[in-house]
Amino acid sequence: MKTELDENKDLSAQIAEAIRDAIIEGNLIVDQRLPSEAELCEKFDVGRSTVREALKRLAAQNLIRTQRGATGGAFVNRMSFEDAYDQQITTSTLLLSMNSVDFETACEARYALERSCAPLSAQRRTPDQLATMRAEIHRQSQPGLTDEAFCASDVAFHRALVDGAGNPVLSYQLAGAVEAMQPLMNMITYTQRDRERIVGLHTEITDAIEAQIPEQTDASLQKLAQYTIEMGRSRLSATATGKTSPSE
Amino acid sequence: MKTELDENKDLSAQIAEAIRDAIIEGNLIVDQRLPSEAELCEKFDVGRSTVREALKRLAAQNLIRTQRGATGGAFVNRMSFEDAYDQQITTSTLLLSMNSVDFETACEARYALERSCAPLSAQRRTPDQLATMRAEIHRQSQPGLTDEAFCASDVAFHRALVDGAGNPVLSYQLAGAVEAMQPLMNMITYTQRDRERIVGLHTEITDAIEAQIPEQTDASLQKLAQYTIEMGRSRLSATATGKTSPSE
DNA sequence: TTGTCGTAATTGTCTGACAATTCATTTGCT
DNA sequence: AGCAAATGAATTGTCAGACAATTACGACAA
Repeated sequence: MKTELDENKDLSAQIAEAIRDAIIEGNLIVDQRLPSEAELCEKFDVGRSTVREALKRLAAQNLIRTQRGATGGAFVNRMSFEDAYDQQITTSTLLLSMNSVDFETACEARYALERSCAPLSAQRRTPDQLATMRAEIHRQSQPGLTDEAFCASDVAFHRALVDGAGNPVLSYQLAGAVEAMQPLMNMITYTQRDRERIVGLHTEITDAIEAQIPEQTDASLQKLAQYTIEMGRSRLSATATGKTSPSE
Repeated sequence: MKTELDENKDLSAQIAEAIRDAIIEGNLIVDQRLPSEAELCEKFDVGRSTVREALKRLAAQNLIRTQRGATGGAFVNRMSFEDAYDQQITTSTLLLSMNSVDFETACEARYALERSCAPLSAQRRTPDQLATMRAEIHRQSQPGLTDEAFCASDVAFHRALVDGAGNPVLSYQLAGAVEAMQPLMNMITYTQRDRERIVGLHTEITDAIEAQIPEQTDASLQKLAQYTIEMGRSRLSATATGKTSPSE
């Protein structure tokens, strides 16, 4: 049963695609074992290197995992939320950094998405998530924090906010948007006044979520969005089109 | 300059990761040529197969492209929005189908996200996008349309709505959410009454967007969200936990 | 029963070879 | 000189064969 006699380009890519399609179509189900490399060689009538390169392509997308040994082989992988997070974040980060997406566009997207889960968060947040948010706010108030650490804490705060919606699909989608912004946010130098303002707004948001008032949550988040965009506009306007060396 | 002498597992994965990190860090910039396979062999002190498998992993993530010939080699790829779309859609689709995410959760996420760009769409939609929406509504009204074709048109409608926000980052993020829902939506059998109701709501949304009234757009979209969730609840409740064969 | 050994299956890696492709250079003809 | 064709070199794509590493399983002995 030789399958897939194709034409003129990159056999390993074609084989990978064939198997990927089979997984998407549901012809190969989770944890099912693929044929061994030797069998795939026969089936597609190619050498072993070619089959292996195809399998590595699939492994890179978390579609399969491999195991050595007698009962080993390649198995269809269950796409975990965690794997999907990582992929999303990598892709989003590269997308933003390689296409010189301006701060304002990215920021608008991020806050638009984030606002969509704020009301849900206000309804459903757990005490745990609330505690995380408070803890991050406290960290952000520490004097002597580097800008990078401040940004990292900011991301953690917003992830807790997003996770508060209790919808893993939402969390997954938002992960990319929130994390991918970090490199852009890192380009900003935060003044003491900036930090105070941001911490204040974070507190406002957290208070609203604790009180479970969706409207107030949304309003505070919107204020934060606006402040962030203004901050980006004033800090990044000088270096807008050129390379980014805000040294002098 | 032998780099990366590592320990006990999967050399090709480690090499791929090293190169990927270099790309993310910015040590390798877009369109820059990587060392040839032979050079990488020396640098990492491994065989050519190993290097090639590492490169295929990167190619599978659209991080590099390869070119044959004298001036060929592997080049850092610019992550295009289109590539990112595709990756997002594949990942999201598999994530939903493999983790038995229930219709309601997915639906909630999708409409929450979609509502976040509705106001922007109302402000910025182009005549083109408006026309696309009208055209899809018209298609959806055609009698004799299969459920699948109806769903496909639904997706096209919503993508036009999302694109109307004029923010490519938003469009990219939403692509996954909207497209990944399609298989779930396909499991529903749409009655004539369903279709009329949906077309009606689509028209309401489009009218609001044409009139550029954000509040009305949001309200109509929310009605559609609610109707969709109810529809899913009533149609899919019977087959909730078991396999999905709604044949009889 | 239990522990050890060997065998088979399978993936991971290396080496060497050749094919295909592409560019640069040289050669040859006008 | 100018242009076309042949040549060569560099590089990726593919194949074949070998060996190492890992794992499961059964056979055998204590």
